[in-house]
Amino acid sequence: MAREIRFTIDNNSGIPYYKQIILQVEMAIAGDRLAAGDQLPTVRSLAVDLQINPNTVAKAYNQLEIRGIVNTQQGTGTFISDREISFSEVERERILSELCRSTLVQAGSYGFSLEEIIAQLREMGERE
Amino acid sequence: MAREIRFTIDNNSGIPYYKQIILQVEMAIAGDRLAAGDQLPTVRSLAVDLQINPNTVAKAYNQLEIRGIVNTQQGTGTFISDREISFSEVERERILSELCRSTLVQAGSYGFSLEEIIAQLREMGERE
Amino acid sequence: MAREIRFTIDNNSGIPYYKQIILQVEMAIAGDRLAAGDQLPTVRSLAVDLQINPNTVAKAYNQLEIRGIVNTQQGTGTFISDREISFSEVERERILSELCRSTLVQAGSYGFSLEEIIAQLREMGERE
Amino acid sequence: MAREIRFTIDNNSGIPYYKQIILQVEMAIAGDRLAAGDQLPTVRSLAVDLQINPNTVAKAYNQLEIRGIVNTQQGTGTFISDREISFSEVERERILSELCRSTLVQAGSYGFSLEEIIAQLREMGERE
DNA sequence: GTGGTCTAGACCACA
DNA sequence: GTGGTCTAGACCACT
Repeated sequence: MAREIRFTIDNNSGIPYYKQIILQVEMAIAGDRLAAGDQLPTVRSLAVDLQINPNTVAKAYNQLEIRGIVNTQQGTGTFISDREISFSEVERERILSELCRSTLVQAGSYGFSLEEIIAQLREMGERE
Repeated sequence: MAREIRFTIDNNSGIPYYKQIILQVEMAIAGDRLAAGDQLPTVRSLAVDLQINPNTVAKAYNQLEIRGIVNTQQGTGTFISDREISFSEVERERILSELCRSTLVQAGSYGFSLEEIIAQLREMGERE
Repeated sequence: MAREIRFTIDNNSGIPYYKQIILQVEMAIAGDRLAAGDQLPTVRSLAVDLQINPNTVAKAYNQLEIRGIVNTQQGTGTFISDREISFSEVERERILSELCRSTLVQAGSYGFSLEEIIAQLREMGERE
Repeated sequence: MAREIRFTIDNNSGIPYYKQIILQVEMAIAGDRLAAGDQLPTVRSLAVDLQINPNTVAKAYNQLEIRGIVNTQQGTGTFISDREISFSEVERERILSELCRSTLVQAGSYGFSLEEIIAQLREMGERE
């Protein structure tokens, strides 16, 4: 059960380090490479690994915790939360709806059609 | 020739306002919804329209001018430059792909399936 | 509409500074001394006021934003969120239930009876 | 004379485990549910019971001993000290008051009314 | 001017 | 050993 993922930092993407870490954890969970109970690397070890400041790692873990994605116990470590990401159906609807709204607004503002978006999503989604 | 595009600002996308404007102009050119000679709204009117700070609009126009994409004529307005600019299909693809990737990652991290997303997009898209 | 609250920091309470700030904002909202749209002091000015590090204030504001309590716009400031703290009824039930559970567990472990708790709550609640 | 109390750990209260144990012992004494000579569970058994690290229990007992509240006899166990300790009614009031204050503030920040809280507490408390 | 990110490093609290 | 808090200060991005 003790899976591990390899983190990487892209210096030039313009995306803040802490957000890159959050994204990688989220993607790992989405892709089943991490699951409830798995331990994340310690703040310090990941910081050394990525050659960044421990505070930056801590910030990422912190935000993951606030979102309920991980569970951190002082003195023990940081773990993927076991709480069935317990969104009520209503909450789930809200999140899905907001996500799609944002996608549509952006797509529209760039001149992409609904079908273009869906085709692209299908292509990317099925490639996994 | 005097085409117009409708600008929109997405508060929650995390993309800075001025970049959203730039992107929308660029994509409109790439999608042939704007062409050389077309006039952009004035800084003031667009600012009022989008309910954002005029400085922000000015910054966007500024950068568009620096990149040679638009042409500001004092006292007359801002126009799409007639200099040949090529927003290649590749660039368009890149943006579409980036948008979809982001949508998928977020969706995945919340446990939404590809089909759920597409269904929701269809529903919202067709309602308009 | 531009109300203001006075922040104070208690050095000896053992409660982290940033949590004290969060609490004060929450209490101010609960007590109607702050409402949607009101601006919080800037990070820097509050830091000077309280004689603490700006990062500490920023951390508090950050967490308030994540919880949806405030709304921060780069370059503009931090404002009380206008989003009707939009918890679905289900979510609301869950929060209330968790809060009461925690209160009861603690009360029980300290030997307080249900009636003692309720009496104390009544006394404190009505004093406001 | 050999009374026993049931310890509980609240994962979400934010109060460190060892402090929760200390508080429960103190409050049991204040509430006359423990008295001089009563034996506490062994470090190991309590740790197993609460599913926490034995070091954490040991730390709690240690601090209780330092404060003169308990008395550890090598090879025999840990007992409530016979030294007169007064957890005055005032102290008890203070803790009750603190607990209620915390509950009220949180409730208020989520928009729950006093009556909602009390109703929920009654419902949950009487179900037990 | 505003907030956001990151660093380097200290000290504390917890298990 | 773990994570949490705070500082002092730099630099960037946005309005």
